[in-house]
Amino acid sequence: MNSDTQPTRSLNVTETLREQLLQGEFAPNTRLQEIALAERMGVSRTPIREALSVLARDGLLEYAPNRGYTVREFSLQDIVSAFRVRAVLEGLGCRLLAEKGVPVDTDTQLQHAIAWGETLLQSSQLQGGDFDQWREMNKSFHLAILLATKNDLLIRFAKISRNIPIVFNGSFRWYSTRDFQRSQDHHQTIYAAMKNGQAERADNMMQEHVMQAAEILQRHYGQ
Amino acid sequence: MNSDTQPTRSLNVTETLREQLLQGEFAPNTRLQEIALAERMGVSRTPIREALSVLARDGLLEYAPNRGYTVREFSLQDIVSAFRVRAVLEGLGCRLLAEKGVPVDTDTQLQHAIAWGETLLQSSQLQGGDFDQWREMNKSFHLAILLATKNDLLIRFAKISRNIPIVFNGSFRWYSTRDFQRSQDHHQTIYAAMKNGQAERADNMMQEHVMQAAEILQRHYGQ
DNA sequence: TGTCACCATTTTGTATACAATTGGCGGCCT
DNA sequence: AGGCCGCCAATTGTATACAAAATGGTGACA
Repeated sequence: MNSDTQPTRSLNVTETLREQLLQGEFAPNTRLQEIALAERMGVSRTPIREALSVLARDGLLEYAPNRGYTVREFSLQDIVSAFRVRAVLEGLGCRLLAEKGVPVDTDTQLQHAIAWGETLLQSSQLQGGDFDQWREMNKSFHLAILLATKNDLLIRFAKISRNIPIVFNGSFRWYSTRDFQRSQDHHQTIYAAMKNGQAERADNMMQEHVMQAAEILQRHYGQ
Repeated sequence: MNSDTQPTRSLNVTETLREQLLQGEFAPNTRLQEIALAERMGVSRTPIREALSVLARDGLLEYAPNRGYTVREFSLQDIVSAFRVRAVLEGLGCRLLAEKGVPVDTDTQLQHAIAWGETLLQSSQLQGGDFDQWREMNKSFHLAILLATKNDLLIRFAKISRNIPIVFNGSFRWYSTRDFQRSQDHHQTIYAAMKNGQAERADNMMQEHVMQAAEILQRHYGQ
């Protein structure tokens, strides 16, 4: 697996475990016991404990003193709630950028993401069920906006609010061609609004954009 | 001090340290070394490490692998940014409550907080420089709203966004009588808007309320 | 049959020993 | 003098031993 991309074992274990949790490799409410994990990952309990502590603070695990950690269960309600929070956070990001102006390097990144999206819509990849590029394009668009705000707390919270199992990979599985097109339109509108200093519009559009993703997920959740 | 209110040493150390950081007892950029802290608090390095890890994830410390933790420095910009995030989060809380209706027990708590605020405005405590009760009243008002949303992520983020040194105690020190009155008015307006299902109004008002606190702090920041 | 107390086992919490990394000092070479 | 290198002390990272708490099961007793 992706061993040793981080300087310490604690950090490596944390990222590996996070990845596995986000991919849904542990059933909800499963107890994660330190010794079992330690053996499984070939390290001692110490880095495992640190990882569990971090992941609990990120909301992926639940912790009870003296009783250990369990995999948190996310109800549909939980997921929609998280989207709502993410919507206002990313909306704020757009508002801030519209107010203070879009830095040039951010501008470049956003234009690039938009052009990329356009290309993907034209290609047959999305029909073929290959969403990796779209996912990456989407991530770079949203992240570029957040990072440009220079608002630490905002960046931190927005990242955490994305790290939810099921949701994590984007629910692009469920997207119709129409949905992809609308999403691309949103990106363009948001970009234009920010460039024109239309803070309110950029904010609202981003919120709408995020909540539409939530709706698609909600529609298809029960299979 | 407040020893042993928590079931484990790790948790106790975390809360004690957090308290000290929020009270500004450590100068920004100070290195927090594990051994020194361990001796100071009469425990081993293990619980200290866990506490440091948690506090870093809460944004109070900075961490560099193999180099340890330092006290994070908050610029005025950082603080105002945090207020802005908190504003949209608590605004969202009000919106959600206005949409779904205020539960009865929350209603009671809010009414109580408002009545309490009224009493405090009448009393001479605030003139006397005793802000403890006001602080408590204010906290119970804001927390009641958040908890009633049942939105985990929202609650978590809102709490973290409050935990910033200097800001933490509320900057009531700087408040004039007029400021307290305005704050109380805001609470009443927000409450009324939520009760009437005026989501937009409740949201806006709460955002205004939070940002006015930010402005007062900003005015008095450089002493 | 159900309840409770007790003990053994398992699991988490804490201390500590050992390993790895960092940063600084001093000597050495150019 | 300046810069490079290697050693040493200090500090963090990791493993492990030990302590304390929770869990589960057994049997006495009502």
